[in-house]
Amino acid sequence: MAKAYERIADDLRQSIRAGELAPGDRLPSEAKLAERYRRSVPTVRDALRLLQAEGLIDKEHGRGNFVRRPRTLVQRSNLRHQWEKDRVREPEEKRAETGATEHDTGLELPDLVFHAAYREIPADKELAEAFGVAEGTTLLERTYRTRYRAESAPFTLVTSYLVRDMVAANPALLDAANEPWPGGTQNQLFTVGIEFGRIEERVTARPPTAEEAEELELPPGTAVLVLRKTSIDIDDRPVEISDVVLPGDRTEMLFTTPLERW
Amino acid sequence: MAKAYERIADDLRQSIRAGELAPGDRLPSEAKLAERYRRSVPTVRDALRLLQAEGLIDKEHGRGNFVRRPRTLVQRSNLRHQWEKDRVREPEEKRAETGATEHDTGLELPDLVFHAAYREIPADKELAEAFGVAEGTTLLERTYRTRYRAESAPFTLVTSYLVRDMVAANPALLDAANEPWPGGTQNQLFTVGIEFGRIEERVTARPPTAEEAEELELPPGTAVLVLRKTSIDIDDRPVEISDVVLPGDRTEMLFTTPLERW
DNA sequence: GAGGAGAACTCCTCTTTATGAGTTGCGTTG
DNA sequence: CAACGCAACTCATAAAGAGGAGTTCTCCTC
Repeated sequence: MAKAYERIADDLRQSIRAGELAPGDRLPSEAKLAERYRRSVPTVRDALRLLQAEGLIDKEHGRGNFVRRPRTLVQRSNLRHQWEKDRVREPEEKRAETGATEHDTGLELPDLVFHAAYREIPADKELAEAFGVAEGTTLLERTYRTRYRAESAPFTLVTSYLVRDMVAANPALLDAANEPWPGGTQNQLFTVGIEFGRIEERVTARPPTAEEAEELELPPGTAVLVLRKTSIDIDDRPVEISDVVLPGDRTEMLFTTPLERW
Repeated sequence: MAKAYERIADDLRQSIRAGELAPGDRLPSEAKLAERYRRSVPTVRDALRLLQAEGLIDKEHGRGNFVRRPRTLVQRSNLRHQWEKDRVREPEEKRAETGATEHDTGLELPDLVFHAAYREIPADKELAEAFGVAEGTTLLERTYRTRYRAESAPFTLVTSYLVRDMVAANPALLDAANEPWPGGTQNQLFTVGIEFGRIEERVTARPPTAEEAEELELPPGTAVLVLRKTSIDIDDRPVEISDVVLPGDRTEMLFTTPLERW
């Protein structure tokens, strides 16, 4: 005795997977579906809500329900960490030439940064532990959104943390007006004598919060990738921690792990 | 003029985030909430469904609605690729000694494998491209689920592909009865002279399909991490492709990228 | 004291009905 | 022929209510 709305959902899902309903197609109206399955309209709506939560359909008020088209992926590769490190020591003119978007490497980098905010905060327990400092140590917190030139919607939400005392040697970094940092964070940390040794990235996934869904303009039925990136210098000290939220339906993260030869 | 069910959801969400409702707490019954907010029960249910989709609450039939407790994460690290490669050439007794779970490295590996299936299939366009072979080339497809000893629910769904002709030199690998492969895939490929050169992992996130939700015993309001792992040998040939589905609320993937010293 | 019946409480599915609001297209009007 | 306006279609929100089913607790019986 499967539930009515589940049976309807199953049936429609199968039609979509089998390609009878192609991406972009409009489904029959809710009233028509109710008639076809001999159920009430609210029951049909329950089924459609299920499909929406799975990311299979888009509901458009006044127009209909449509099979969702897959969105194109933007790739984010860990090879770029090395590329960014190499770039730090290139002459400034050359950096300006390649700009924030690099073509040679095939790596796309975000080229628009919005709404940078800048604060000093005391480290909470979790961040203190991650940095290996005492709770309450003053941190710099920067938050911003990035967007790709070709994209209409924002692409990442970033919150970045630094230990204030570690960067204080370069007063420009304490100036909120200096956002975003020219040449990138790694470049600016280089000015205070910090060389990056490795990057650790921790990835999980979950449904977006209501705020994230709004800021990233996520349709219902999408997930977010949550990335905590810890940059560690050659003395094994964590120097920057970034929490990044990425739209799961538009992001592909590529991690390449080289293995030692025998 | 915010909608009624959204206002109710916002209010409850805030109570949860502020800690007035702690993880594990039971929310007031739907009837009570309806009374408190002066709305009908179905409207309250709409609000609760929203919170459930965000993963904030669990609905338990006959018992009530509860603030969800965060689940503990299992870490999956790319350091393990190197460790597995090193292990390939260790004497067999030593491998058996450490078993599938490794303690020294701090890396947890799944130690129970369920329901392995084994097929030969022709490569579709996408897989042919990924392997760099002609469409229709015969592939070996293996699918299985893994589970951790301490965990009640399955932990991964894996589909793994190999080009048949590349492994045919070891007839044991063509035998479906030989599942799972002793010592792991990398170990078995070593027997046909394949040495891994690097691992590429592509990660995206999305809501689970209905089947995945069931197989992984995922509560509503969770996402899955989708991982495509491509193992490439020292001659730059892709030798194994694995599609892995992981529960987003229980998985943390750790990728460490070492940077070259100056 | 143990066991079982049942009440009381919970959420679940489905129906019917009403009103609202966004979109599209057509037909009238100027 | 263009522009406007309205009708018809779409989905959205909300209500009230009936019947169902899972859980818990109490109280009665033995």
